[in-house]
Amino acid sequence: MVRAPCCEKLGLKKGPWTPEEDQTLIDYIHRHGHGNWRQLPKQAGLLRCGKSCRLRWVNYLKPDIKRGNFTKEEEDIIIMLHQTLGNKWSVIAARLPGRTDNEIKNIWHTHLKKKIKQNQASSGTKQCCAKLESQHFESQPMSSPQHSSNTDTSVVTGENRDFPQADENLWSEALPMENFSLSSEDFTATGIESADPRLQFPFSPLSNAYESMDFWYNLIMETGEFPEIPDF
DNA sequence: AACCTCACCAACCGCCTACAG
DNA sequence: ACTGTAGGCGGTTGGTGAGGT
Repeated sequence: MVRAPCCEKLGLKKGPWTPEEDQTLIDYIHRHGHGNWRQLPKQAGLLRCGKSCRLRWVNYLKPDIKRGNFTKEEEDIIIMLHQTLGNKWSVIAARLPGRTDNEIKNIWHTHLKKKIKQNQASSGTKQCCAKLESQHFESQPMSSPQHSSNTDTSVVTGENRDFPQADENLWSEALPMENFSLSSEDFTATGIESADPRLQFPFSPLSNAYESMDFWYNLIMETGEFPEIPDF
């Protein structure tokens, strides 16, 4: 099969987007939706290829994009998911509303990979969880956070959550990757599986990131292990 | 002050998949 | 069933700024 060229190279602009281009794209999408991406730049009067427009919109201009630093919880989720899913950035991004696959990919390559390397030589998960429990969990029992929408920005910022406050280095110390996996027997032995329907299929496309964050947090607290994440 | 190195991240590229015709 | 197109994904690149020498 002969591939169609992604875009007509001649006459189309490349490189960083200007604020004017951004505004043009935003205005057009607000009025008409994006429709056909390849037609969009022509119709909107942009000298960009459709792919570039889509990328700019998806990764930067979409109103629900969350900017700013990743929270500890977000980083932990990325690390745990990556351990099982590998470089499935879009799947990982789907668990973190407001975060894009590109952003997650970047944070992985620039921060998390290093963090894991650094922590491979440090103490194991059980030690960490014991530390967490002894220092925080018993004195600050966690209540079930109320949530209803994955568009709530507190989902990813951690605002208004009842997580016990961990030490600055606690979670980063908790991440020697070889200690993450929980055998299926161990998982079953926790008894959690039958207690909550969410837990039987924690990463189904139907469960949102907020639920998943709660799920993982609770599971780690209950088992003292980072569990193996099942495929779906 | 000038230069160098490194980290960060937006954007591009090429490939794959889904789907319409 | 086959072909072509569009959308989406992951890998990679290159511009920029911060920090160090």
